[in-house]
Amino acid sequence: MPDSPKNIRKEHIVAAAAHLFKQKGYAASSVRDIATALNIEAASLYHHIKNKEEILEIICFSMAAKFLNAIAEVNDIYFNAEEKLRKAILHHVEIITEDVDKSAVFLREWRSLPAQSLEDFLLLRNQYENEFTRIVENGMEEDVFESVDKKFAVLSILSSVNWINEWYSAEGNMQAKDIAQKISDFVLGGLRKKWVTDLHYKI
Amino acid sequence: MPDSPKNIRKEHIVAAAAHLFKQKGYAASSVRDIATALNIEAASLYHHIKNKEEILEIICFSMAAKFLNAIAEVNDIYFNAEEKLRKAILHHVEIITEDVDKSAVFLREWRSLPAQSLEDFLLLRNQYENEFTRIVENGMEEDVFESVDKKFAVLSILSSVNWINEWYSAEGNMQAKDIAQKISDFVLGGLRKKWVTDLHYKI
DNA sequence: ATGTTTGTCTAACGGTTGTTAGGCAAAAGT
DNA sequence: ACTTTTGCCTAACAACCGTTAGACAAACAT
Repeated sequence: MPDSPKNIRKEHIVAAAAHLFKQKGYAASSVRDIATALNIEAASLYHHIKNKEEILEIICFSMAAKFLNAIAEVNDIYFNAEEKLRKAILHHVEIITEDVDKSAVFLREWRSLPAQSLEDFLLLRNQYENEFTRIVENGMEEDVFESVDKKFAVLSILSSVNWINEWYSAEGNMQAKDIAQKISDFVLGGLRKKWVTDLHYKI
Repeated sequence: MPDSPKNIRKEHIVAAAAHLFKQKGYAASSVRDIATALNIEAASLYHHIKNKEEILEIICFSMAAKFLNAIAEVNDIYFNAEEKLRKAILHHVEIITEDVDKSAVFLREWRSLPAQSLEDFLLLRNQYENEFTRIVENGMEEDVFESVDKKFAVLSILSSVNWINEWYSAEGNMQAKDIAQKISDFVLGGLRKKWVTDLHYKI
């Protein structure tokens, strides 16, 4: 069912739309633009989708699910706070680099969601942010992170990883793993207590 | 001349437009929306502005000028790299909190600029980023910053300070100074070499 | 007092928007 | 072989878009 030819076609439509939405924004991309990208007429799209808003909803909520699944997994499997944070950052970077178009829509275009969807979406987004905050809290309890302002730390981390979407290109020779490590090093350099650092260096 | 009644009216129009552009985005905000916010008819706007695009250009380029002036001043006055970075972050935060509407447009809606303006805009944006990079380089030369990947450090810093625009509200009790300090502390904790930190703590 | 500038108005334009109705050929199901 | 479903098409819709033309009253300058 999820891979039926009908759904494959729909996925093509969503992908083409995401590509346009990233370039010109949701509001500036017309239904005719999307159709043209697929070499069909605008009216033909309505055999597959309910309306333009549905496309935006599919993109935003499928991406939200990816991010939430990834961080739930991290919290289930790993125990050490630093390890958790590094894995969470890695998964986040992987999701973004895997599909920069949909990621861009998830990050920027959710504002155009209809009122009800917008509300649901923001709840999910908050949930994800809270999972990150919990990891930072863990680290402070374990006494391996500085007790900095949690909110600022989490917002700084998330803004840094999200910014990747602005400059990352699949043609470049940087892989998600490399990017995640550089960001983690930078971020953890700021979070990790000095004596922990010293231990690492001296042992 | 710059404060003539004509320009004051134009500034009101630009401010009302910025407020709408932040909420709904440039493309989704109609000229009629802007006029309604000012209690006039759409056609009346054209006595003050050339077209809709001109409003976007005014906002984007006036904000770019503010940012560039601020960092030029920092590079002129201060010498110590850490001091420079702290002041640059402070000014950046001040400019954003001073006018969240125009800042949001500067940060998000520049994509809708007409081709020629877009080109000019991106040059200015790169120039600003380069000034930040120079400060980080200075810090490395002075040996007070870790020799991390410059590009990542600067992008992380800028994305963190820009993200303020997403959650800052003038009604909250946080001032630009407080925000800038927390971000600087977090960022510098990651940049500053450990022995410098130790000196600070031990003297 | 007279002429000019300023800021708004109404009305209208050509073009684009998202969406629907209905038809038609190819493919799939029986 | 016949029926149904699928995926597209053309044509059209009402609404809205940015923008222009031209009128008119108030404010200002002389």
